[in-house]
Amino acid sequence: MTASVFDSQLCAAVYKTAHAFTAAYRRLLEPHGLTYPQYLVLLALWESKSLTVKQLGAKVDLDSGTLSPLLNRLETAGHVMKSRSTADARVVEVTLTVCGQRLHDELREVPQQIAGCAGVSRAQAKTLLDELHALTESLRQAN
Amino acid sequence: MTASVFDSQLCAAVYKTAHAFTAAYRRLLEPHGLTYPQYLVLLALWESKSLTVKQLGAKVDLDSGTLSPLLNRLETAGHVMKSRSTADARVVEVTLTVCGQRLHDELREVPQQIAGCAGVSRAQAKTLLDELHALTESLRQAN
DNA sequence: CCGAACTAGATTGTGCACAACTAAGTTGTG
DNA sequence: CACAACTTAGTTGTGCACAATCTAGTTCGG
Repeated sequence: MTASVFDSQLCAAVYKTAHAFTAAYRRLLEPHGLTYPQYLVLLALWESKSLTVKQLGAKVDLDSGTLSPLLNRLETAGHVMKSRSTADARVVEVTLTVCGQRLHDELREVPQQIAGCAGVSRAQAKTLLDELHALTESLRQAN
Repeated sequence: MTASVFDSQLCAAVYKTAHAFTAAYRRLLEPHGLTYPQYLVLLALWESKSLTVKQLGAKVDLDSGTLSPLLNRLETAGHVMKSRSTADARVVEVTLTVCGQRLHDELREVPQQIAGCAGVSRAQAKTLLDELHALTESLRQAN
């Protein structure tokens, strides 16, 4: 295995795993009209009920260029509402609608279903998580 | 750690690592006007000189909907040429131009630089690769 | 030989990723 | 207070991902 092949395989492998994951999610989420990034945003809101756009971006690691249109789609779909903060008019609060809260129940099974598809034990997942976190940190610091 | 958090963290971790990787590549490739998927296509061509669109798609795991416009951009940039096969007029052969071959030399350092950014040993990389391959396979078969 | 089934590639439409920029609002300092 | 610096969201433009569809070309059965 040459150095050239080694690294490109690692990046490509991460790349393909990410696609395989989102494909698995897609199969479960599409019937509800959701994409994986939209699901991530809803996950964050199911925990907190209401978050600013900036807080959401920090949680799901997306910038406003991605988040703004995504939130518009969630709003059009009736899952969230946006409102300007009265305390600071720059801030936009994102809140779940009743419809968006109901999705929490409808999608309650998703995590277990994905875990089943992934077919890894809790311990394996933990190991993998640690390795991926370390790798991500190295890559970010080098940049 | 609840089941809900566990799985979404694994997917999100893979997701973020993939982004961190492409960001690292971007820094190296952008000065040459290339994106990471374009670099992958060139990697395949540097190995084989000439490939059909279908063969390329199989190698880099992209469908024609992604590959067609990507190849058009590589062609506009002068890195590749496309030509209809005479044997089978449905088939399009993609070939490196002299300019595209020259890029191979200009980007010779990239793999080592990325490996440096990633900061993982050969052995760690091997372990991670195996785990990711297994995970990807599980996810694909479940779909 | 003719037409159905199949194949290769391109196209269309939706959504995400991200850099660069803009607009509006807030804050801190002279 | 005035104004520069900063912050929050949104917008624009380019490129990738992918499902669905289309076109042109090939192959195979009758």
